[in-house]
Amino acid sequence: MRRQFVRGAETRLRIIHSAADLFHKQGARATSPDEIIEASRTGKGQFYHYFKSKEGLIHEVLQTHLDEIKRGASRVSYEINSWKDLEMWFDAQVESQKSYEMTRGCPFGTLGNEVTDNDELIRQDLSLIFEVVKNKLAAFFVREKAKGNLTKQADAEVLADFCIASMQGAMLMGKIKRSSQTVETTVQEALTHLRSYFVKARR
Amino acid sequence: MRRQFVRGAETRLRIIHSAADLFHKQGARATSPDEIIEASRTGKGQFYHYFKSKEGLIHEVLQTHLDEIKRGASRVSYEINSWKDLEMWFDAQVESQKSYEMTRGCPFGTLGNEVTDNDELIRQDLSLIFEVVKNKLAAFFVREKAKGNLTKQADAEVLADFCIASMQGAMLMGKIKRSSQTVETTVQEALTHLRSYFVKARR
Amino acid sequence: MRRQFVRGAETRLRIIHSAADLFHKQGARATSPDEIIEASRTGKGQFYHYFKSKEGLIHEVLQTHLDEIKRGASRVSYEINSWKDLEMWFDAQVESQKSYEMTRGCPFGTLGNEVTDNDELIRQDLSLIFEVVKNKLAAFFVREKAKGNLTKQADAEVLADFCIASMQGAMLMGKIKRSSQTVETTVQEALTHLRSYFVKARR
Amino acid sequence: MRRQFVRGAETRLRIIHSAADLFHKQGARATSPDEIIEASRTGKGQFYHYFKSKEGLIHEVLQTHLDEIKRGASRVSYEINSWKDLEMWFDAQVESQKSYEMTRGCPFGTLGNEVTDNDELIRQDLSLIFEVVKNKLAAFFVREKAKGNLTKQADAEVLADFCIASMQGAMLMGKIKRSSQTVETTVQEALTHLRSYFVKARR
DNA sequence: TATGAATGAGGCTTCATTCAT
DNA sequence: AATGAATGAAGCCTCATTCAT
Repeated sequence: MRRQFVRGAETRLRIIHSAADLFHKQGARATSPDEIIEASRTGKGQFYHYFKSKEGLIHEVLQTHLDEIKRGASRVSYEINSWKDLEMWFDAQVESQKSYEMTRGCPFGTLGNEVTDNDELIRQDLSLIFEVVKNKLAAFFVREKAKGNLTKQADAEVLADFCIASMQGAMLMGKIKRSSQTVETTVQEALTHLRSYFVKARR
Repeated sequence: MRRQFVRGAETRLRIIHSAADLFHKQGARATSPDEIIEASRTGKGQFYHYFKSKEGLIHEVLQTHLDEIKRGASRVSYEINSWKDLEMWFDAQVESQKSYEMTRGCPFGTLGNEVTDNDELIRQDLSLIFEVVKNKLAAFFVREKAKGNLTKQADAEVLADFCIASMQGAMLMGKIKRSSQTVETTVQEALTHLRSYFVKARR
Repeated sequence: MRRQFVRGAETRLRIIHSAADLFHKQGARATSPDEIIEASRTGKGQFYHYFKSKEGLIHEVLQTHLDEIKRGASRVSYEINSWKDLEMWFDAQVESQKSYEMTRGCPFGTLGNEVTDNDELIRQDLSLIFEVVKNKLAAFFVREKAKGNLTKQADAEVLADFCIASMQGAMLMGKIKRSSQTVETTVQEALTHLRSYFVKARR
Repeated sequence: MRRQFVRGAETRLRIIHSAADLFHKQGARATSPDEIIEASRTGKGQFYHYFKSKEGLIHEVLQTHLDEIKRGASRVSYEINSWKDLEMWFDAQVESQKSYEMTRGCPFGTLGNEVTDNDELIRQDLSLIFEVVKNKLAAFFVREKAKGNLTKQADAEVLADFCIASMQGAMLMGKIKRSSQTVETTVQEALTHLRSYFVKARR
């Protein structure tokens, strides 16, 4: 790792991380380049040196998130190999939200909510992220089914989508209410539902 | 001679309805007073004559929504008196979303996702709306339980929150994916879960 | 003339006149909205209230010029009814340039020289202005020819274009050299050439 | 071992040529160092290594042009030794303009048009270029006069200036109209005028 | 009630230049 | 010789709001 490489890369990452945090906190629309520049302690020029536009930065923030998910480097672990892991997947998100005192929702949901017809690129980035997450969840259900642990009615993809949607809705409600209660009960209901596909008899 | 009053009221309503539509379409942050003024065919002065600020307008738009919900005048019916009604509650929201070709989410979720620390008033408005909706849904579950149609484990408020959260999450995912598929399967899973509290034997 | 009408129109005209002067002095590219705003003693908002963009303002400045030419209200008179008038047409332009101490060229030529592929609208505006001027000059030559004052070889449109082009070239060279000498000798040559089509014998 | 020198010189020339082309196409004001850097496939550092500023580059571009004119290495030949050569001088410029589909004017006129009080250095460069061209044209007229081929009234310098000005005006009008017609007729008129000083009888 | 003129802060982006490696 | 990171001023434009008629 050469010094030269680091010099630029550091600034770029600082911008990405500051932006990711601000986007999570208040959405991309409410976050101005100036605010990101200040938070990342850079100059205006650097912003546009590393990113071709604010939209380009959002894109790269999402790429970074996606990369972390794929590499298993994100705060929430998306590698689900047991029911315990699945519970932890839900739980980690609730805990993350709580750590922000329920003032934030899911970083992806927050950005996804803002997309309009003019943000097609961003929409696709988000769609891809959710696709990857869904696949990770679905893979677990597929494996469980193969093991005979799930009933015939259980559709792995449908269940994966249900996990994501209920988590998204729960976090959104948590943010609006500034309370973790609904989030927690909703997650419990979701888990209860998922367990209903579980074949106890076979054990 | 109410003419004068009526004319004014009309302008005010035109602004509210135009604003409601634009907020639903693109969020409040992305909607400028100018855009609302143009859509409602008014002048700038009228905007600030009827509403003290953009935030004030958002507030009144939400009051109008709340009023419609309470009066049972909204597109989605919140009066749930049967399992059929509950299914229709879910379905009406899916259909509404489809009518916009999956480019919009829930009008309340959309606004709720945007709130930050500076929008406390709006957050409370939304919180109230969801509280009212929750109460309407919970009332149904309470009644069903009283009738002995729900198992002991069923908690009316928890189930009501679950309905709202899963619907919110489903619509958000539908908007991001521009597809109704996930929305529909998630709604089905939610309904399946709710039905699991139903005591068939007692019938 | 109502007060209300005047209130806005005055500002709008002040902006147009300030802009016209700055464009003439340094070109449109080198003139920022801020500079125009300051020169016209207005606020930023007014600029974009009256004009949809800087390009839109350039367009309106040119429309104003065109209007003045058509109405015969411009500094240079384009109504040519005699050789004397034609001489005055050349002369007025030279004098105008001298009044700026040879630091400016023709306002239209200055803008025309700046146009690129992205300024098609402006290019067409300028093209139209020169077309109108050409028609006024050509009309004179046509009439002279009808009177038998011009030789058969004289083509009214060609001569009109020659007048404009030589005047444009002269003013551009005058601006570059900061000297009126070339302008004056070139105008003399042009006039000499034009007179060569004059049929003295017929008089 | 000139290799190193040559490599550097190459970069420098690449920058000059890219800049010359962009200045011709869109003027110097509309051309940013970044654009030149990209077109010449160099880095930012090289730009300011070889040229102290953008203005310095414009200066060197003009020096290069001047040098080419002096060395007879430019696209348009400025060595006029016969009426045929003079016709070709006009014609070469028309053809050059046509080769750009009438989207460009004269490279010197384009830059000259942009000069303001802050560009005194550039103005002088251009003034010098036109002086050199004028001298080359005037030298021809002087020789013709010495040969007795021109009438007494013919003033070599005046005629040279007339050539330049009419050519400049013609090219400017050609660019504005995106048509070669006016350019061609104007050049014809100019030549007709010049020939009128020619003493046929003496031949 | 209604219109739209006026204001200035701020949003996104480009520019010209300098600096460090 | 070469690269590109860093800087901050400025350019064009939109925003939310207030004021005058």
